Amino acid sequence: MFAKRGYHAAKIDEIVAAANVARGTFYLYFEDKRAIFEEIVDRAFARLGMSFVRVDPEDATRTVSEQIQENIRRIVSTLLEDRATTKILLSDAVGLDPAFDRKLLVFYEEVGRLLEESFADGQKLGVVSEGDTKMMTILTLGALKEMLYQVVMRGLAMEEETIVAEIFRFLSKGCLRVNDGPVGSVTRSA
Amino acid sequence: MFAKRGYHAAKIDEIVAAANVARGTFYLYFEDKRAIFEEIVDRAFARLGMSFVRVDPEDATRTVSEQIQENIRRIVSTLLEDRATTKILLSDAVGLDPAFDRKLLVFYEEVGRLLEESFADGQKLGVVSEGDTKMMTILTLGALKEMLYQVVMRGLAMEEETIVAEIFRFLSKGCLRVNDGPVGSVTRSA
DNA sequence: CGCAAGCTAGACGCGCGTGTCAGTTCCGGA
DNA sequence: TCCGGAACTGACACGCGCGTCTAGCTTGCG
Repeated sequence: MFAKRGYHAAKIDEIVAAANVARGTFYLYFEDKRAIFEEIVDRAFARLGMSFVRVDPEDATRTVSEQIQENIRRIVSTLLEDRATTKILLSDAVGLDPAFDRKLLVFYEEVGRLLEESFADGQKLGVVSEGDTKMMTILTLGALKEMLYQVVMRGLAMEEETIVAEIFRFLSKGCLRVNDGPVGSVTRSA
Repeated sequence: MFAKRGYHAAKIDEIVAAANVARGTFYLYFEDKRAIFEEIVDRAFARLGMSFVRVDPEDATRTVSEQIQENIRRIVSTLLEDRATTKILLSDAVGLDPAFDRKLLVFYEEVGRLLEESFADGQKLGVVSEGDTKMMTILTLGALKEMLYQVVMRGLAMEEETIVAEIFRFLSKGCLRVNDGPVGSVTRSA
């Protein structure tokens, strides 16, 4: 119901009706409306948190590239598995109330930190381009988020594998081919 | 108030207090709460719509690259000019109600179509890489959106010019340097 | 057969925030 | 100075949805 109607529009009556349960029963299991919502989000975070696997450049069995794609695949897969919950994460949970926002923030920063460290490691190994890793993190997460948003919220039909491939391509090569790189920060190593 | 507290949390009493106006006066100028919100969003869209300028490859005075950066700069600048309104666009307006969502959708698709056409044009000119332009559009908008989200919603301190530069860099080169391009669609032209 | 635990149905009070409206103030022209 | 309309005010009624509660039903088990 939260996914379908949004947090505020989802009435308790609708929730219990959908669950085939009486109003009173609901309150035996959840403190209040907020509580059930919070539980949904907490569980989603827990599941999502397990999708990340740190890239190991020493791993002989799979290249860094493969490991990165593996990660993207796992994340995309987890989020597309339960689309209703993903909808909730992507839109209902945002801006609900300050306490909740902090919860989202904390998770987001956790993910951000992990990704940023990975980028920094990658730079040392030469598998990540020069530049502000914080920025890369933001832009990468944004691209990923929007992709999932379009698929989940707007029903963009797209093979999971295609999504993974295109995201990887975008991260690898960008999309523009205008190589008069003026941006101020010219290619540092030449 | 909408930016500060969110649509639902912003009470009419708070709005009129902030405007130094009585409750009744408010209702002389706006049908209801929704109406004032809609007006804010409509105006923002109108302003934002004017920031886009189609890239002209024939233009002798500025390169395609410059024109693209010019566009990014204009958009970023417009959105950072009035941060409160940008907050509203980025978070409050989403998922409010079906009718409103359609409005956002329409604008988003407008922008998306424009960008996608530009990418397609760019591919013919060789200034945009091969690949699904729809996907590029989504990923690009997502990256841009997230960047602005971080700056506006979370107060990420960052020079406007730096933001523009980093976004352009990201679009141009991506961030990964793992050139064993396996993604399935191997580099088509070799 | 009876008891306990879990559930149902739904009535109800309560708080809250919206939108209204009768009344007041302001102001410009005669 | 006075009048009339326009602008504004703020107390109030109303609706709505949450969370509670009671009386009664079902099920499982000794």
